[in-house]
Amino acid sequence: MARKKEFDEDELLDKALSLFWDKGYHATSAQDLVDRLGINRSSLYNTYTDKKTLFAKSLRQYQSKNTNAVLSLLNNADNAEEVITQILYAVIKESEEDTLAKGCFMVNTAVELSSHDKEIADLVTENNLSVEDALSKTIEKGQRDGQFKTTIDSRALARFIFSTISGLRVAARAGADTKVLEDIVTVALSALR
Amino acid sequence: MARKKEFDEDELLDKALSLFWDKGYHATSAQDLVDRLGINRSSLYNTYTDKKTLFAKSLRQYQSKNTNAVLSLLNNADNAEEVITQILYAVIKESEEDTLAKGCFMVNTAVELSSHDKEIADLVTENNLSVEDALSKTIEKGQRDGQFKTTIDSRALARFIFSTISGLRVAARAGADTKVLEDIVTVALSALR
DNA sequence: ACCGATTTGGAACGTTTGTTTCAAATCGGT
DNA sequence: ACCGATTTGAAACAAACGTTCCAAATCGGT
Repeated sequence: MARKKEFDEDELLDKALSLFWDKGYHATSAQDLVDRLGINRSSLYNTYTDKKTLFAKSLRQYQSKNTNAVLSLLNNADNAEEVITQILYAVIKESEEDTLAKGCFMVNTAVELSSHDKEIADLVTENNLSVEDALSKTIEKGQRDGQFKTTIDSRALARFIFSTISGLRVAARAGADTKVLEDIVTVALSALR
Repeated sequence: MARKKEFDEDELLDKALSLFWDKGYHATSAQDLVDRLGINRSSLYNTYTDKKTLFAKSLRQYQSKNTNAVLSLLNNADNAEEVITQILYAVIKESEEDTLAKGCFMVNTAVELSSHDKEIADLVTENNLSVEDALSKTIEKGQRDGQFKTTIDSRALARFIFSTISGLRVAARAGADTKVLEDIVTVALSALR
């Protein structure tokens, strides 16, 4: 019926994501995308409609990969305390290995666009709530198992942990040392017990 | 000797700050600045050199007003626990009153520019360290007064509180409800005791 | 081998970007 | 009242922006 696409749409979406993640929406130009994806302008617009749509798709790609990985960790956890500890230290490890200091794409996007773009803000909110819910359930389990304090309800603790992750990600993006991130995690974990 | 300026440089710097704070660096155009400040293009460039310089000046303005207010609160505190509680709740109150959801200019800037602009990154780092130092001293006092736990050193607790503020600011920028912010503060404060 | 559909490459679109230019206007000092 | 210095206004700049257009190339189905 028609000519075949010469590239893998999903693979290129990963490249777009990594560029937006690093530079943000406004600082990434159409030319940057053409250069990085290695395809022609018209192929780019033909496939992804426009810059804004491509950004939204990148955000969904991030959610379906990075966020969902965290959710599945939380939902399949035997040991609540262990998995939450593991997730916080994973943030540190990620930022150690990340020479570009990309932080968290959701956090970066929330800060850059949430207050001026409703569609993006809704995507961010949906993402945040799904993580908050999963954290809350895991923490509830930890409370039942006697690992976490019960003087504060699980929802509040979940929001706190989520906020801690945001704080870590901002610090990482700002170039904080590993020791700083470790201090934050140590205190945050102590708040759960 | 010369013609007098028809505007107050410092007053207009506040207007520029408020615009950059709301929209960020890249999303704010020279035209936006001309419109908001109400002066001519050439006056703008003649007074503030260029967009990047104006942004850096706005960042210093923010530091010398907002950050220094926090520092002086911390440095003149009789009651460590009270002042830290007060600062955290002030963040909540600010974001309630802030219909634009501007968050914290330093956090926004760290996320948008720190990883790609060394000069800006250095300003952010200097700002962060000054707050961290002041927090650390106040917390040390709180430890001496028996208000805060001594099982974790004051520097780590200070980094944690700073990170909590960042997390709050990101949540506020993303449009979180007051209840969410209050939960975060409640747990964070419990971590100090 | 040809048709219909789709992708590709490259040039071009009109706007907007940040910045500069320059003559006219306005001030303080003498 | 004039001079020298500075600010102002408006126009203009080249470059970059996101996006569109179209002919040429390439595919699958018959």
